[in-house]
Amino acid sequence: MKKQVEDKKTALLEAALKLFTERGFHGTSTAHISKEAGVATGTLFNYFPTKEDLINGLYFEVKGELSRKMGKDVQTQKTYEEKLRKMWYNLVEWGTENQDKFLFVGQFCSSPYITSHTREVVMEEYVFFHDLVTEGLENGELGDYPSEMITSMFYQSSRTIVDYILYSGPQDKNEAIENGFKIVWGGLVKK
Amino acid sequence: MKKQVEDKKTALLEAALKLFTERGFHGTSTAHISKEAGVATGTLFNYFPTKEDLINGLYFEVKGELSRKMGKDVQTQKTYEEKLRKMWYNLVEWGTENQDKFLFVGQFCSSPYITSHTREVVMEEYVFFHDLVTEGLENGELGDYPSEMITSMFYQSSRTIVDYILYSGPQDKNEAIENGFKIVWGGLVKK
DNA sequence: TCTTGGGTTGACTACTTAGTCATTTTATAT
DNA sequence: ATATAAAATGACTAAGTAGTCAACCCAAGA
Repeated sequence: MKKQVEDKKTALLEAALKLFTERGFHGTSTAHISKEAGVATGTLFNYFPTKEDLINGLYFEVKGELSRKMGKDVQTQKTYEEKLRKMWYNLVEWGTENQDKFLFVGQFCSSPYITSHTREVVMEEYVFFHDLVTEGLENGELGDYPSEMITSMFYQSSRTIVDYILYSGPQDKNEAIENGFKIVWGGLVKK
Repeated sequence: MKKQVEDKKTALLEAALKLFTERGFHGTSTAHISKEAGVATGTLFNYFPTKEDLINGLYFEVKGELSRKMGKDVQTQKTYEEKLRKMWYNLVEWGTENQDKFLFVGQFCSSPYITSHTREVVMEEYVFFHDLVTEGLENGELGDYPSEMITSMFYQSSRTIVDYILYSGPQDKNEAIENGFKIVWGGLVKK
């Protein structure tokens, strides 16, 4: 029975992802989510005791996936610039290929429905990113800016480029990604 | 009696601004807004026929204020870099000094509650920004990137720095603004 | 003083919401 | 086949929701 259980839970999370990004948290009723997922209202509350638990579960899943994809093959790159470029491509490609999840993270990263506990647990998965920036500062590859400023600028810039690719009509996606990286690297690198 | 009319309308917009940023659009009831504004439920619907009209009115007001502040004293600067720097300071200072409005714009700029009509009318106020970027591309000050990419990166980076200043604990605000500009200018300038 | 009329009020309605729970269905073990 | 318990159901409830409207208030002019 384990398989079906996971099926329904996954269906609920997918339905919630779609509807939350389209209509917001309060704009989406639990009845709507369960209908979209093809289950009964009561079933939703078997898996997620409250609506808030559902959105926190979803945030946890999506952010976890992003952190795993973000760090993929980064450490095997030869130069520091190559490491950052790899991470940049991972971020932007994930965003453009997972539009729903990308929008969801953007809408809910600073929303009051995500509890501070969820936020903290998720944050722990991004330590490697902060470490990479610290490494760049210590070996003089990056300019003398606070590490928090660098991580924010890098991450938010990747979001800007994803938005640009998704909404600025058809164009060469790889060129847009590479141009975005040139801008960010040009801004952060030690001169 | 005109004065009182404006008082109530302003009170409603201010209450809505505060509550929308705290609890979202659907999370904030019209009863809650009117109570916060100190008026009766019915009064809200005298000024804004529907709840959607209220949020569109608010978006229009706030974005209008931002566009006016953004362009202030920009054209009187001598060099192109000084013009961009002036605009950067205007943006970041407005954001840090008007936290509610800053958060509101961030939350609702891509939300479905803002009608395409409101969006279009607001967009017209930002033509001068696009013109300034085009000027920079034509006279070779900026790198060869699509103008839409440049405007997005510039604007979103200013939002990133405002966030950084608001949430990364106490630090020298002017230093943070200047560091942010160094990063952005370093990334966008022609090399 | 009395009338006029726009601004204001809040009880009200028809509808939607998150969450419950007695009942039914389903999968497995014997 | 039968027994067992976990999983699924959807009608239900109590608490909101956006928006309405008949009644009320009050400043200004006659």
